[in-house]
Amino acid sequence: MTDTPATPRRRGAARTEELLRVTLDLATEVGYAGLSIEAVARRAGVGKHTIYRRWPSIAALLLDALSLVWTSDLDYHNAGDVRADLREQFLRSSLALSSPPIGPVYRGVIAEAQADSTLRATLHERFLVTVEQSTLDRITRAQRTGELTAEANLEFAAEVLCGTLYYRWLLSTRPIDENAVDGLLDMFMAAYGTSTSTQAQTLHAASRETLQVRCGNSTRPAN
Amino acid sequence: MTDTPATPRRRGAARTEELLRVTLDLATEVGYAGLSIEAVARRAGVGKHTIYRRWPSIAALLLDALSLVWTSDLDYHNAGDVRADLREQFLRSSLALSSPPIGPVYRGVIAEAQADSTLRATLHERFLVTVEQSTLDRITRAQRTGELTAEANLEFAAEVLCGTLYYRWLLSTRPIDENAVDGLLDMFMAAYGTSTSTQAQTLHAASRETLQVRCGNSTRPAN
DNA sequence: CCTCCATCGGCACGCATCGTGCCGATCGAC
DNA sequence: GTCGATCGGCACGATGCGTGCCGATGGAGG
Repeated sequence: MTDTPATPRRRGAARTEELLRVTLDLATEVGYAGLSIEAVARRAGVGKHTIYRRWPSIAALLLDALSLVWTSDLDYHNAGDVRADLREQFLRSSLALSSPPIGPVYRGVIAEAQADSTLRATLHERFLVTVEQSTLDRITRAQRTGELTAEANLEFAAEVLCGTLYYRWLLSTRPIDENAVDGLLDMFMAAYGTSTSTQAQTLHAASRETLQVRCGNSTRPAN
Repeated sequence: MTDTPATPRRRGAARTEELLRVTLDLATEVGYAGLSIEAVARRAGVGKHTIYRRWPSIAALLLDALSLVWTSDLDYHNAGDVRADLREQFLRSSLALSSPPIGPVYRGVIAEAQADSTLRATLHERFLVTVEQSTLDRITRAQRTGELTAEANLEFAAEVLCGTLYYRWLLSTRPIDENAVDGLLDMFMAAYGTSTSTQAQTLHAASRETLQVRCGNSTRPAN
């Protein structure tokens, strides 16, 4: 504040990014309950107009703030078999969902969206479709390589896979842990896996406890 | 219930039920956005104390109001095979979720729960566990009759089935129509169905278009 | 270097809801 | 008929919303 004479008080577009950062910080510290336009303005030392000029509502602000930190944990690696890739991806997503700032901000948007179907459409289009699509891409590739049966309707499958995770995250107190992901993938592979991948499944079931140790900390390659 | 001729201004326990009714009426007319303790008090011609004496927050009120209309659409019929029973039940649930008063009240509770993990636990325990359990009961019975494979982990399956419906209802603009339910059940039966039930599945796939006409017509009621 | 004007921070307003406190009326049990 | 618990009504301070107005600021154009 006082130690930065370089802060030239106000700019045009840079203010926007700064406000998004403040929103994320606020979400990290006080959670969704503390997220209001007034709070963000206070925290940023900014007039409310400066925010309202950019976003029409707190939901729109949260939506953009979410975009700022969204992409990082989204991409599949395509390193192993389908099951392994899905598993890693789901566990990584679950970590993101249950940590700030993504967790509280995302929850906030979803809560707001329950009273506003337009916002719900935007939310779905901007985030959830993306999630489903990347999952769909991965399992479609697996279908081509013969890991999944040709008859499977993968669009519904992608929705089921993602939906189950979001359901647990939003409406349950259970964590999205390895057990949950494995149970989900068991059903998915039992439904659409071919003999090749079924082999991997039984192998997985045997070494589930072992894997649990491996993935608990950082298995993430740098990105 | 009682033979009270006119409204004698105030009673003890009867007021409680009346307030829940008013809450449901309000939800039906103005939706979740219009649900506040002040609004309920105004509508009921009641002091706010009369409400606060019974419920600590709007979320608690909505939770009880939901209980009042909850049970009706919950029970499985056990009339046909698993798939048919699940199908009918899911379609019936989806209708309840997307119609007032259940729709807006339920959405309201869920929105509030995103900022309050205690409420989320209560919500889960009081409603979602019930839903999952009744589904689990039905598919467990099917497992005993040989309609589902013995190896299936049905607890996860029940969560996947229910979770997918809730995901679509909460976070999507797509309706929970016959197409969606069929896609979900396709995956479920492909995973855990035995040859007996697979037979029913192919039969279903043939008549999917016919069924689609029957239910997809009327415009959805606003949530 | 200076002028100009969009943007800025700050303040205030009216409105709404929250949760609480107090009052006098009224119901219902005794 | 008495009396205590509950009731409706009103008011309060606090908070957030969305908007209006002000004077200051600073970057672009001259």
